[in-house]
Amino acid sequence: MFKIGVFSKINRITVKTLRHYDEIGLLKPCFVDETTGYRYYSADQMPRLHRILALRQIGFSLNEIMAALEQDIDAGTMIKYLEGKQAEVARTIQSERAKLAQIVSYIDFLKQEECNMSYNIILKELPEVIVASMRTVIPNYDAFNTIYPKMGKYMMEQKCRCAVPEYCFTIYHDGEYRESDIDVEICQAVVEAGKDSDSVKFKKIDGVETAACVLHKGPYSTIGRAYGAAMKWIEDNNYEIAGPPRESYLDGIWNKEDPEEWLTEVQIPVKRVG
Amino acid sequence: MFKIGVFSKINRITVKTLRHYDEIGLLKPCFVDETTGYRYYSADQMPRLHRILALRQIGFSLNEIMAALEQDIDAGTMIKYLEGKQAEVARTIQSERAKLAQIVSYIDFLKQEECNMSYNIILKELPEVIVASMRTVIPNYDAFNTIYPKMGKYMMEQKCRCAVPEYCFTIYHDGEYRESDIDVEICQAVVEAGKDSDSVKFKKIDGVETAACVLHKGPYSTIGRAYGAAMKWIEDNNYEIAGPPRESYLDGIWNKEDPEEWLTEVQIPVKRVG
DNA sequence: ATAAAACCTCCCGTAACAGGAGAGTCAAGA
DNA sequence: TCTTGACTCTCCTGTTACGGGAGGTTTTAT
Repeated sequence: MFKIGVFSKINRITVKTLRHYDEIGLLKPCFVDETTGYRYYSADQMPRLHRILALRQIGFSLNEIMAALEQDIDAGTMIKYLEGKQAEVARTIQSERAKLAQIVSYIDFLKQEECNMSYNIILKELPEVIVASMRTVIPNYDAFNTIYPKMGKYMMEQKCRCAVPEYCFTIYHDGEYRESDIDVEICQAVVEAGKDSDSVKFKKIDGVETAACVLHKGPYSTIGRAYGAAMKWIEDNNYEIAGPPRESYLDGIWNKEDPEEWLTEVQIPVKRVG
Repeated sequence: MFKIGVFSKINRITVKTLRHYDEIGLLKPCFVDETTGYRYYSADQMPRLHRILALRQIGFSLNEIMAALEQDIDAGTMIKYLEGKQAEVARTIQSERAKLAQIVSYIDFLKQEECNMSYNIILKELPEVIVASMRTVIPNYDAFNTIYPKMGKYMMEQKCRCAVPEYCFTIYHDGEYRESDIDVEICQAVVEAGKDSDSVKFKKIDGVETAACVLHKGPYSTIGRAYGAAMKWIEDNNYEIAGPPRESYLDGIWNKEDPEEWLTEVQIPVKRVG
């Protein structure tokens, strides 16, 4: 019979931990002095404690250990438990590796782009939305100034209600960057589909599981930098482009005078490669 | 200006999280209605939020993010932070990989040893101790019955005080398993060094950083199984033996009649290989 | 006008203990 | 035998990053 301090030293485990295991019923002392409350342990309990520590080292939570020791589980069941945990640990490694890649990419980015930390790439899910859309080939980027108002006017006429939150974006359907004759689809999220016109169509746009997103602050002329940062990130982190990119307009000419204040989010659907 | 719900949808983050970030001062709404307490956010805050989410995705804690955003940190400092985190994540991956190896080894073990889960290998540190020791070559294992009492007698005469917790063990100095002419050193932890005799020497035994330990319950005749389990574990988990193994005696002939009740811990110093 | 949705502020719970306060217990030396 | 210091006990709080829910107010839509 050992007092808790000695037992803790023998097993190289803290007294706090032993008390905790007592409290949750994982390892009860073999005898407790009723008057003093002192806990006494015996060597007989060491195999159980050893098993507990082994499972803990493997990554089982105390609850899982409880479950595994509660009933005398047979080897088959134990193997099931272990395989479950194995998958879990494998997932953890995956995600940690992804983090590592992101960190490396970030460091790299900071080292080459001189001291500006303005681009932060994050992964998000894009929800499914119903939109009013217009797909056309425009001669150059200035043409946006004519087609957006056109769609806006039609929607107004149709008393079309925009979704909340507002989600207004352009999908670039070209596989590559172009300066002219750009195949774009301008979209505005709406509450429900309306009546199609020749140019304006209502449609459901599927959600995107994972998109690499980056905010761009400033005029559209420099938005290429945001794409550049995103593309580098995608490469560095072992993703690949899985759909046409979108530009979501958050602040622009309609509410901010100064182009330096404009805010656009570039959203690129991606999937992990390999 | 967006109300919290809309802002949360735009950024795909929960309202709870936004409130939490407000509370800890990580991201304050740009305006709070004093009478209603309603929080209002603006698009201007999205770059900061994006940065927060990017760092969170990388594995930074909120406190670390606070520190990194508090003062406008320059790229150099940020790189330091990132490199620190990189090392941390690398360590995590290491330890997760170790877990994976342990799980695989455990599954393997359960599959071949028919349904007994009696050996659980754990890693511990062994403390530095002062011991009374006797190193001799004994003809066979029965000889322990003569040498242990001999050392005990000398210690008694010297009024030597044993350490608490009791730690009595044998170190096997042979590089391999032997049935006869075994080079052993029997040790008993003591409070302080005493006077050496011809056979009994007092010495300090260095701590061991990592030892693979396994409990064996039952007579000594079957202790080979514990060694077997431990050796397999060591191989499977990419460790190698880094010193002579010890057997620590917990319960034995002196306090338990039935050999089935005896308890011994095999402790094998190891280090990670590679 | 009324009801539903959105918002607010608490407060509790999570996992596995660590730290510490305040009080009782034990063993050894004087 | 007394004392002193080491050991032990039971609370209570804190850790991380929120989630869940109660109970109450405000906004919005019908």
